[in-house]
Amino acid sequence: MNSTDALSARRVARPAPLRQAVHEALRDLIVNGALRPGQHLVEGELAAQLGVSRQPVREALQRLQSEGWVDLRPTRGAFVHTPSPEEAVQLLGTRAVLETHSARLAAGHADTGHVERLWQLQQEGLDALGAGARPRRLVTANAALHAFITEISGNAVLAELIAQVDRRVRWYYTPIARPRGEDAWKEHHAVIEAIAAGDADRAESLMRQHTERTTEFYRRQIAGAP
Amino acid sequence: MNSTDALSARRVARPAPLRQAVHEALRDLIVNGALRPGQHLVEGELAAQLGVSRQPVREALQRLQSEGWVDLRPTRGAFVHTPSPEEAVQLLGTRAVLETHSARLAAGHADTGHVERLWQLQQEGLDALGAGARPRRLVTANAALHAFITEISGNAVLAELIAQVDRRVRWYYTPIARPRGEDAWKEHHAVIEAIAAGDADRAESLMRQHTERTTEFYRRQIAGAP
DNA sequence: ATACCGTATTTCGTATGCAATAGACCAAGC
DNA sequence: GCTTGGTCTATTGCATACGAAATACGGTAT
Repeated sequence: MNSTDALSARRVARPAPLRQAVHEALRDLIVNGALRPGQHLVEGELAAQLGVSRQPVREALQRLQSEGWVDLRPTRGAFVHTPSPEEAVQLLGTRAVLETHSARLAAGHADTGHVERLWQLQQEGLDALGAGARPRRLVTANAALHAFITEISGNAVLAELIAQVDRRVRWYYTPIARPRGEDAWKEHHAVIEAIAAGDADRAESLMRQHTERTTEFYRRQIAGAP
Repeated sequence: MNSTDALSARRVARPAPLRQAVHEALRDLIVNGALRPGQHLVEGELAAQLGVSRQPVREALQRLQSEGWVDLRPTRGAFVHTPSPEEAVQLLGTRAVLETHSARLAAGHADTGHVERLWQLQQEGLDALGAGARPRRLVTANAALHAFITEISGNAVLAELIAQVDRRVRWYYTPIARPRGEDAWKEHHAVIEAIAAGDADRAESLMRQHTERTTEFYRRQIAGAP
């Protein structure tokens, strides 16, 4: 994929719309906590701080709303969304269902290249785990593995939905939660084996167990932390 | 272009959020087929025909993109999304999974008022069926029942996701498909009973059967008619 | 305190201008 | 024929400026 990647990357080097840059910038600011939940986002200020005009800011806010990052109150403006524990639990449950389904599909579509990459991601997770837990990194490795399973499933609709839900839920629990650690990666191992074997039923069932444990884990963190 | 008439007919006078009115107007025009898949939506034309300026149109298009109605190509503009049969199948499958989950949750939350309303919706569907109904009406009744089950589930995240997926999938298959008829309503009956009894496992299982049959039904229609 | 009133702030929509670019059209060259 | 190259046009993307309407704020009178 090397040379091809570089080439296609260059060919696809379209002028990235400014509104998209603004969208990502604002999303990152929200995720990082620079913009706090409930905070009023004033178009003019954001525009000035980002060095752009108000128009791309407004379009970015529009998109941020449909992704659940901000609430747009008519005639009042944009406010950083304040996630409730309830909502977090709902997001977790929904994501679990979607990922369970993606595991089933993945088992039906995985080729040897996919499986190889899966083991590689699994190994990276274990390495991160071994190298003295940095929570952030583990969460990232976990997300990468799950995202790849979803990609294998070959269902773009499902992938997009999971991505949406995942962005939001991750934002919620990163500040309060620690990753589950070794148990989670053992469960991954089993899921990957099932996918590699093309055993859809088993892959689904194992993924269900895994995601339900994860959900339960974070549900407790949420109940104990806010 | 004869779409001028249809568009100007949608002119909206409400002072509240104009961009939202535009968003809904455009979405309806896409659903109704006045704006056809692949068609290039020129901001200036839309603005003129709706009697608004370009800005609310742009914001509406932004949102329509994130809902999958249009594709926004940088520096090229908006094009009505062309759904592939593949995508329709993916939407169907995803919706099935989400609704199966919502049935389980509904069984855990339903009170007597909910159940009463469920039977009422069921009856309306049967009436529509008996009255030599128009397919359209059956599809609507069906959608109403499913939406209410989702509402009972008490999971706003799930509800929003299902609504998103449902709008898109319904748009795709309405032109080609006929509703399933009596069988489907018998299956509804069973699901409602399980929800009324608070039997989550049974409700989930029955809903899974139901949605999988529906998915399979439409999958065949799509395979035979695209 | 409470009700009322005026002002400041901000959104929302309008109008306009302009640079950049993708695509269409057309012409010449292999 | 079919590529290649150049010009033209339509459209987007962004900036800027402006006005109207809604809301919040703060002060004053009751």
